[in-house]
This record gives sequence, structure tokens and C-alpha cells, in this order.
Amino acid sequence: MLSVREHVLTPTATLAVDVVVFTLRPDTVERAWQVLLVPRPDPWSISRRALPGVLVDEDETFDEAARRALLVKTGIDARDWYLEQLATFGSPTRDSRGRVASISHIALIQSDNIKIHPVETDSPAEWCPVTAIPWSDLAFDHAAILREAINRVRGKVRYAWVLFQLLPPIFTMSDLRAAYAAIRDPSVLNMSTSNVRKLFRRLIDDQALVAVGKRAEARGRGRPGDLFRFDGPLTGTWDRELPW
Amino acid sequence: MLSVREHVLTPTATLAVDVVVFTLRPDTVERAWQVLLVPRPDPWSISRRALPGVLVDEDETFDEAARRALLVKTGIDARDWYLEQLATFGSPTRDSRGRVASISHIALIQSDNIKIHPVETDSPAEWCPVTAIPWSDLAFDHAAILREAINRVRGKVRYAWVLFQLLPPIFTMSDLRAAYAAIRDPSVLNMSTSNVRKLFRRLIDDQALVAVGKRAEARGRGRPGDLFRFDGPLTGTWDRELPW
DNA sequence: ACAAAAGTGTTTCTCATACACCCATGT
DNA sequence: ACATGGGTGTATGAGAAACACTTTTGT
Repeated sequence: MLSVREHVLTPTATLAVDVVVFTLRPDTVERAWQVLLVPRPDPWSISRRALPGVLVDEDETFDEAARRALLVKTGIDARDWYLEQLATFGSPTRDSRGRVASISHIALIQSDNIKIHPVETDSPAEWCPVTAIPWSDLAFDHAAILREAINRVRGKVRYAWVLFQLLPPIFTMSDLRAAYAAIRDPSVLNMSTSNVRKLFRRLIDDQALVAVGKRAEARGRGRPGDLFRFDGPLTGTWDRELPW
Repeated sequence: MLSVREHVLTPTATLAVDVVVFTLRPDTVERAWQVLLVPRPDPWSISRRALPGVLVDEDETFDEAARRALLVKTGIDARDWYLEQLATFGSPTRDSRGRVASISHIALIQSDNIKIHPVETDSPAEWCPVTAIPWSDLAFDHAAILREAINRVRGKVRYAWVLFQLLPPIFTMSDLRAAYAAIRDPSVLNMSTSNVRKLFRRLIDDQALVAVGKRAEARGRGRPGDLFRFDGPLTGTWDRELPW
């Protein structure tokens, strides 16, 4: 790796972090899964939206920088959110102002937890359904970052417990199913409730899913579902990949 | 992300790439899966082994830098090898000479394809079984990189076609099984040949696995296996995760 | 009363594992 | 001849999907 002769290295690049913040919001199945985009009011720039991001400070880890980016751009304390490194984008030509490597991250949050009130800019960040992303309107290579982030989450939802990162602390089986439908495949909504429950039975047996013992409040028609609480490690995985 | 006022950015970091090169070599199941390590002959450095890596040139992509690292450290043209970005390690304290971000990569190769004759250094790189890695003897945070690389490949082998990257162009079912055993779980060697074939039946039906029509040459005792050729996209995935 | 959503139980079918048997090679 | 490894076929069992039926809500 590094040539060991030199005792000091002359910096040649700038480090940045960009964060793809995902959430689930009450909306149609197609629009429920949403991502946080920051408007760029600069009149001279062609692209008018970007992912929240900052330059990495001298003595800052990437994780710290990513959480600071969210604090600065949305005004919310991101200390406890799930955050994972996605990939690093650093094509020599991606930024005209010099070589910038963007260490992109994925954050998963419960939308209840956010009230967006930006600190640094006057234009607040906005939620955007992943099915309605203005691809051609994104700054830098943020379209590529976003595409990879979406693929990563879509893949991970089948074997890791990402759903529980996005759902509120208490939820019903329908919520769980709807979350999966929004991210991965709406056709699971056709599945019978019976079969859905059977798939989560092992989680219940393992005490990872705990029945709260109460019913949800009625939401329009139909019988309200039983409430559950997730009580497992949020970074855990399913025994086997979900069959859907 | 970047503050758009500035028109030039002052570099604050150095970019490096490190590559975890995996291969399969003829050895016991426990030792078949191996990784490439570069000796560091410097007498004053405590750690005496490292991953192959270089500093990223000004007008170079990470992919290009990674392949160059292999060329320089092992003397082999890595143009066609499978290469994937793993993660970026850039703790502010990882290198005493300044802030260095290492964009680590994973490379998968067929060991037949390599003759190691290093260009830059006089000490040639060496293969090391992943079960016998000198963890405490690795430079920088290369132990952490290696750990993540191993986990990534171990996980990916169940749903992606990484095995076919590591196997020679023509192979038998036993080779396939042995490859999986070396990376993931030796207990598959106890499985009956019948069941192994059934798991690959879908691949054969889909023309991704093609029977060459010949037998392998005898290797010691027992009937030699039928030969197969892989004829699918190397970046493809299994329909469902392998059950093992 | 009825439609809509949720919960329970049973049936069916797919597929992974287990097992029994045949084939080809080296000693 | 026989031990060893590879190939073919069938049986068994777990689990996913399909289906029938009951329970709870709003209109």
C-alpha cells in the first residue's frame, strides 16, 4: 500500500460524505418508500437537487461526518439512526473543483422521528418517493449513488432486519407486510394473512417479535390487527432469506 | 454536500486502494481458500505483511488503481479479473503520515492465472490460507479490511455466482462443491452427490451450466466426474439463496 | 346486514434431505 | 476383488403457497 519511505504525505483529494436517508411514510404502496433530497437554490447550477452531505473534517470519522451532515441539513439529531457505509464514488472527473471522493452512506429512519428544520440553509430538505425521483435533476453523480443505495436496500430487506429500522416501535403484521411491499414487491399484498403470519412465526418463537397484547386502533374498515414489538438486535438477519 | 460557493477545493487527504485478492488453490479444504499478502521487509516496521495497494494517481479511477496495484505488486495483468469495491477505511488516526482513505477492493481470480513476479519490490507476494492469516502481523487496519472481505465473500457465495469466478473454465461438480466447502462450510462434503446435482439442476436447465460431454481425468481413486462449463453472466445471482 | 380487514386451521405442492443402488477408476 | 468416488433414481419430511372459515371493525 503506502510507500513507507515517506514520512509525510501530501494531500491530493478532498473527502466528502453523502447520505441516502430512507424512510417509510403514510402513502400509497408505490409512494410509501421515500428518500431525503436537499434543494439547491443556486441559480447557476443546472441540477437542483442533491443528497445531504458535507466535507469531512480533519479529525472526524466518516460516521461522524455523515451524522453531522444530517444534523446540518435537516436539523435533527441523528445519533441513534441506523447508518451504514454504501460505497465510495471518486471518479477523477466527478467534480470540477478538484478530486473529491464521496463516501456515501445509507441511513434508515422512522419518519415520525423527524421534523425537518435545517440549520445551515434556508431551503428545507424534502421527502421524495423512490418511484418519483427526479433522476436527471440530481447533482454530481448522486443518481448513481441513489441507484446503488436502492439496490442495496432492496436486496438487504430479504435477509436482514431493515424493516424494523423503518417501522415504528409498535406495529401490526399489516404494517410489516406493507413495508416489505413498498420496498421490494407489492405482490405480497395479495398473500393471505395466514401465510404472512407463518413466515414470522419463527421470529415470534425466538422472542424477536413480541405480541404487545393489544389491538391497533381501527383504521377505516376492517378488524384492526394485533400489535407487535420488535425486540431483537436491529442489525440481525433472518435464518433464511425471505421467500418472497 | 459540497459547499457550492468555492470554486476550488484544497485537498486534505490522500487516496489509496488496497486489494484483497482471493483464490482457490489445491490444498486441504481448510487451506484451499487463500488470500494474497505482500511482505514488508522494512526492519523498522512492526507489522510485516500487508495487502497489495497503491496510492491513487491524479487521473485514475479506483478500479484502475486497484488493477495497477496488482500489476505492480504481483506483476500480472489484472485487466479481466473480477474486481469489486468493498468499503472505505479512513479513520483519522489510521496512518501517522496524514489522513489517508483506503478504498478497499475484493478481487477474485483463478490461481492458474497467476505467476507472481513482482515489479516494484524484490519480495514477492505470497498466498496465505484464510484460516492461517497472521492477524496480528498485518499493517495499518488491514486486519479489519480482511475481516470484512472474508465476511462479504462468505455471504455472497450463497446468492451470487462468485464460485465461478474462482473455478477454472472447466470443472466438475466435485470441484464446485469443494469450492463452496472451502469458503463457506466443509459439511457440504458430507452431502450426497445426488443432492448436489439437484441444486444445480436449475442452472443446467437455464443453460448457465453446460455439460462439456467429457469426463475429467482420473484423480487418484474413484470414477472421475463429468466436466461442466459455466456459460452465464459472471455477475449473476442464484434464483434463491443456496440452502447450505 | 354487509363489506373489508384480520386471525385460525387444513390441504396441497414444491423442494431439500435421506437413502438405496449402479458405474467407473486405482490398488 | 474391492475400496473409493461419481451418477441415477426414489422416498421422506419441512415449509411455502392455496384455500376455507371465523372474528372484528365501519358503513
